[in-house]
Amino acid sequence: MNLEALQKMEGLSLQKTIISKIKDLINYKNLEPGDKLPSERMLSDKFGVTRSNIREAIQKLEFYGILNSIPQSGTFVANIGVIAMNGMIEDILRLEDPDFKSLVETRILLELKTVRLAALRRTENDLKKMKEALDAYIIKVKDGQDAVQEDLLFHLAIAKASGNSTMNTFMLIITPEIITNFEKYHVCDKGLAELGIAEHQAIYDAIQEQNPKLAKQKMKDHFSVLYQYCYNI
Amino acid sequence: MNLEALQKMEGLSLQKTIISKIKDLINYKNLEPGDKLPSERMLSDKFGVTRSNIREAIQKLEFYGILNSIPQSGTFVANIGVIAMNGMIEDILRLEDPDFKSLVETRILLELKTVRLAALRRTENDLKKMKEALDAYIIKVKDGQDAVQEDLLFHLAIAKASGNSTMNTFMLIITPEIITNFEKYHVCDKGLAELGIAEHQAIYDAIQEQNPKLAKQKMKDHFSVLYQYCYNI
DNA sequence: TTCCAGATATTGGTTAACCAGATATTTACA
DNA sequence: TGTAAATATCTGGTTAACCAATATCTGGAA
Repeated sequence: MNLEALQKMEGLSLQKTIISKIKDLINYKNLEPGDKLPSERMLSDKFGVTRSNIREAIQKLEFYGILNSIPQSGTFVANIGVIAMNGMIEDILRLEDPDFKSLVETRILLELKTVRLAALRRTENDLKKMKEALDAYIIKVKDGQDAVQEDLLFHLAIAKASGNSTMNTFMLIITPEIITNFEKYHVCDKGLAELGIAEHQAIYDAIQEQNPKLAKQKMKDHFSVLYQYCYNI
Repeated sequence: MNLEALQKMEGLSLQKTIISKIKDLINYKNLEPGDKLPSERMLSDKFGVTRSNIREAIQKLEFYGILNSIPQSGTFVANIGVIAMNGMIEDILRLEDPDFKSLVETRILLELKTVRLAALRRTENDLKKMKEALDAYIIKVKDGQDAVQEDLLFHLAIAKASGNSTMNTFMLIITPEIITNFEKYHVCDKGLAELGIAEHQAIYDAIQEQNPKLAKQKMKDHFSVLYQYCYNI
């Protein structure tokens, strides 16, 4: 049976098949952290796929910190151990595409934390940036225009002010999907937008006052109105 | 002045320079969501870089949901609007590499949530998987061996049981960095490992009993010991 | 003028040859 | 025999030519 047929049978993409084979190879050869993988050419030959395919699979595993490539030298098993590697690859292979509910759930979690951290850590410059984003939002809403983008940019400014680059990155990753879904179902109406101004202002004020507890509460109120009213989440 | 010199002066990588130029181009040409970008060949020509460079920059912007490429057709501005796009690209360009503190902070946030969700949503299969991970951890510890990897795999099993694919992905992203740092500073000693068994067991039990509040508390205890004792975070 | 088939040009994706640097091997000399 | 220099090989990365699908143009028929 050829590779293509095998993929179709198991419902796996080519990349996932290759990742799985790389995992098996590492186990079969008992490769330890720091050991070198066979060269890309050898792998592409062995698996009967193109070198590009191999490179893409390796790049994905690099993204998750499982391998790392060094130019003109080779690709190496990262310093995380075989057991963790096996478990993580299993997880990566089975990872589903995120649904909107999981995105919103994660967004709320992150925002309740970043707003608190922002209240604690915001610099004067952060404050200025947030104010700019807030003003842009207010102008758009008062003009009766859609302001989903300005809305999200205000929230991203908060994430940045949190001083936590990991959370900032994660917020950036989920934001476009949130925007797309918002615009797809064109969430809520103008009346709510007016309310949004007050809520955003309250969040901003709490951050300015460096009151983390109040900031978190105001953010909670904001989401409570937004999502429970619009979606019943 | 050539491009290379400009980069060195501003301390930007080639990719960031290209991303910035793409942003400027979209603004200059007033491209709206759904509009087509100039072809890769044209861009590489215009910017004086190779097509590969352009492709990598586009792929990064695709990852963040700002562009999307369609084979044999073109690369298009995603449906998120110009304002959001500009703000997001600014953020992406200024994004710093995550420090360990921000990783730990994010990890704790995610784990306190996933453990709660896992207690609410875990299936029998999830439970089985968590038990396996827990047993593997216990065996390693009782044998006096280092068990960082098994530790993290137990936590990843919880993340999976949470039923939230976004949080699951995020946990996978930060895990290797956590492991590496743990092993680098070889966190804590055997005495703590014995305690770890009891803590993990308590977390597992709470999830099995479907008691979200208790599960969260036990996870909090776990981190309290782990990080406050070892790092003073 | 409108419409549609066919030809042409353009697109992102793929491939194979090429590159510079790292590594392994051989050679030459002490 | 040991060591260092020279050479050959192998590495991931880069590049330019190629591919098939798509979009656009052209010209003639209705």
